Amino acid sequence: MNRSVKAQAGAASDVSGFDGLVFRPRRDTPIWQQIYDYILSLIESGYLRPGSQLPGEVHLAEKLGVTRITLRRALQQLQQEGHLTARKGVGAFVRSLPSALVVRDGSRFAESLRADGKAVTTTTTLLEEEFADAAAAEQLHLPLGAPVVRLRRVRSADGQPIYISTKVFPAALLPDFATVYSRRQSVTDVFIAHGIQKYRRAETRISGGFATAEEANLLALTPGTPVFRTSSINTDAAGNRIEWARGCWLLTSVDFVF
Amino acid sequence: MNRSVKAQAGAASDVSGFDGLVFRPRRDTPIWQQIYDYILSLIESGYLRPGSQLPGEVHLAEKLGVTRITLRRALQQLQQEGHLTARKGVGAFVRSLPSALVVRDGSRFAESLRADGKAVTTTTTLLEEEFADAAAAEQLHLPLGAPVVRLRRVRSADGQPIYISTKVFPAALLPDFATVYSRRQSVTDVFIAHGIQKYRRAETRISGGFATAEEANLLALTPGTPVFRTSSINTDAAGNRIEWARGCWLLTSVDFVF
DNA sequence: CAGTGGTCTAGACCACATG
DNA sequence: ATGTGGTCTAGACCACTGG
Repeated sequence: MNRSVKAQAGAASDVSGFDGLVFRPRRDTPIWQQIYDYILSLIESGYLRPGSQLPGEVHLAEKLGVTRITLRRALQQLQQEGHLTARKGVGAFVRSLPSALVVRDGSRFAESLRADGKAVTTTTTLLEEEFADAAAAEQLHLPLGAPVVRLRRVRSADGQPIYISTKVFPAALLPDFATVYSRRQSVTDVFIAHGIQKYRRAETRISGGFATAEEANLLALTPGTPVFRTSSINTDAAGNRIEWARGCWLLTSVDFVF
Repeated sequence: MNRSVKAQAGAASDVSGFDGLVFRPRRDTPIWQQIYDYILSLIESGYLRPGSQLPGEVHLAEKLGVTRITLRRALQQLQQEGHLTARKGVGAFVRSLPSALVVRDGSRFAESLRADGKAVTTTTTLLEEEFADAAAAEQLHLPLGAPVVRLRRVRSADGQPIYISTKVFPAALLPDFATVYSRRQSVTDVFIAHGIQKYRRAETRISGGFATAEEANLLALTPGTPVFRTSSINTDAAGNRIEWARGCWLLTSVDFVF
């Protein structure tokens, strides 16, 4: 059965959607695009809730009256835009996007989130003392091999991971980092404990890229999804560089305002 | 012939690449990813020059010893990252990426480009007088329907389109816009002609999205390619809003620094 | 007209996660 | 053992572009 015959058949008799909803293919646009629009509308209308699982590709393709490959073309687009996450051997899940989350400049990204009325949670995935590699040494104006503290966290809003941050600090200026941080879970408190009341953003850099396997895993995304990458430097009042922070954000869920 | 047999055959006898180069598929990674790496290496090594055309998909797939679909999976990834552009009925072409183009804050994006030693060219695609729609009125603090000037340009560096800008100006403050601009092709000169020597960036907003068909066409991209979107406001010394600029940038070719 | 990329079909095997 | 998503094959028709 070739394509035109198939399309005619689809137009003649309705094909049921997920739960009795109707998907009626037209001829003027690619079928995969119509499926994309269809599923997206189910997500945005709230019919498919965040976190809920989609039917298996085989079943879904059959219900929609298309090949699995055609369905996958649509699902792939939805994954790239962050609306869906798929895990091999498990299934595909709806991933809600915080619509137009606004992140204002300055040092405090997290405050911007809270201001939106989101429930912000923080998970610390790594806290270790190391020696500065070339990149860290350059960014923090330290000699190569100087002792540094490396901190990695995942920030979530309303249960959905929003961004990963990897921060590096000069251990010489913050000798009690691990102790204070493990008690308070707050970098600001660590600064205060070392007598740093105010700090200043020296530089912010925003670039684009594609999620690595590790980043995708932490952000509940598909590898290759486009992301923002941020890199910023904070200094104390005297101008000493006290923090180098890198971030990885879902492209479609953030607005940076300066 | 199933997949494992195919992979063994590939490992046993080399498959020639474009011009006698060798593509030797391994078993541990997906074939399409190996093809992706292979073509990318040909681009980055300069073997495939910017602007040059790739062999047809049918030929190329045959040379590489894979199906057209498998080859297309690799080409699709290269398109999404901006390394390739394809035009239906014409062919696929290499699109060089200006590596790590740095755009500094402030009002003047173009100066940042020139500082990199790029040959910057500007093409004006639209210059018209209109009445402010809701968005323009809000951004420029004008009443709905106030007269505005709309300007659309494409900036290219070394012959490759880098970004599109759409600017809106209050016509009341800049009555001779069209006259001066058509003579000088410079917005700064228009400001100076109206007595505005200095202007200031009031706000910059950076977000992410996916290229529309029109944007993709102007930037020599495939529709759906991820892009940066910028929106910024400039004011004169007195704080009057004199320019609302929106930009669309290739995600993988820009670094924004603030 | 011939050649291009875009779309689609109907199968199949695989690695992986879960019960 | 079963079901999931990820990969791959071997065909085909289409719309578009250019000579």
